[in-house]
Amino acid sequence: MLKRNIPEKTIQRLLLYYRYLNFLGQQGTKNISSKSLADLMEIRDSQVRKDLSYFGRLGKRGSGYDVMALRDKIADILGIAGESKVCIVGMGSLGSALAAYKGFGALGFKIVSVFDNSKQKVGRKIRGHICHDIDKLNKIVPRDDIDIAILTVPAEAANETAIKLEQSGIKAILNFTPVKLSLSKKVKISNVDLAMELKTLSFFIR
Amino acid sequence: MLKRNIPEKTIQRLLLYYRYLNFLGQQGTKNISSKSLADLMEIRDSQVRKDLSYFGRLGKRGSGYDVMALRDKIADILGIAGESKVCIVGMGSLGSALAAYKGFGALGFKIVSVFDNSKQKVGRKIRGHICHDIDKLNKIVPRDDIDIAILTVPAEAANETAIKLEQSGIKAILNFTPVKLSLSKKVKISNVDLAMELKTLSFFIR
DNA sequence: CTATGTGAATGGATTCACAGCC
DNA sequence: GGCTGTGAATCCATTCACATAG
Repeated sequence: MLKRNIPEKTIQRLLLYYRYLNFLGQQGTKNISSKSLADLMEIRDSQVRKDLSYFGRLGKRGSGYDVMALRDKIADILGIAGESKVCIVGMGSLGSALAAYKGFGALGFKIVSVFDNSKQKVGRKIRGHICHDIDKLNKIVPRDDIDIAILTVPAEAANETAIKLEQSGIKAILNFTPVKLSLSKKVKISNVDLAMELKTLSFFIR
Repeated sequence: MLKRNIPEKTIQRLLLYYRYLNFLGQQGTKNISSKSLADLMEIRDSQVRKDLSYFGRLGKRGSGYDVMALRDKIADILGIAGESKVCIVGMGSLGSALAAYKGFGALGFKIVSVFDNSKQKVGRKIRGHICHDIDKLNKIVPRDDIDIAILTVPAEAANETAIKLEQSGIKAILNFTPVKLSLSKKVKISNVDLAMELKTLSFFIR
């Protein structure tokens, strides 16, 4: 990691590079050029080289990049090795589905606890996790060393829950509610607004 | 709609404007300046004005924008009035959750059918929808006039299913699989990669 | 005097193009 | 010769700043 100010887009692509390299490595491919990798991903070769150049001189002129070495370097940059602990707050249908979703594990995320405020759910096991009361966030987030919360409560409860999350010491929130969370800059927020994604799509097909 | 080449980002913000205007209207606010609206959304006033200017002269100098009129204009631009029909392909935990998710209805989306290829699911009712075999896409998509598919099959099946979708005449796909779908440009694709969102977050909190 | 609408300036990311190394 | 690494050029989105309208 040589330089600062790495664009967020670059980080996102890095993860895609990782996936392709992993796949290529399993297939026995030893070397790959920026052109070949770019073609797989339908982007430009110069984009690949520029992205990688933020982190040093990772390739060999004339022959390209060593697949496994580059894969490991990216894993290192992204911290894929380390496991991050995640909780899910809001055990409606979406929250429950995400609690069962297997795609997270592969990238080193572990769902360590789930929360809701309904009396019916608190104390019961949902998708293999005991459901805790949202008012216990304060206690459990620090105790279990949880960094990231997935927020899937109803829109009306979004802001108050986000504030409880901030008070609990959470570092980041993946927000599935269609509400702009107003927290201090200390908490990194990323929004997944499903209805909005659909609407954007539907605009562009008319 | 006066000009072409409207940035995708603008369309996304337009939907946010719509939400805020709707809320303000319900509260009885009659007028709003670009500054006030921008402050609510934590963006710049010039951004609001630039976005709106793509679609004509929507405000009044000196007093700002008429909340309800602007809301309706945006609804018109985005086609919020019209209902779009959506299907969900892949009835695993995520697909089932989305089939039950209520957030879509508010923006004029209706889930009209769901698909899977497992013998256990086909023919049974899931979240109120009869589950069809994926091989019936060809028949049902045109029959029910479905524009958009939500793709929630396992990664291994993503590409073959996407091809079936394209053949069925679908116009857009909201892709939840971590796979780059390779279809012709005719099908508009938007990707929601949950593990990736989490990974990006986790990079920025270290 | 207030707040829009917009051309011009800025900022950020992508792409080009080529010098430099294998 | 082949391919990287990287400044320079380009493209696109955001922000500024001000003439203009109410």
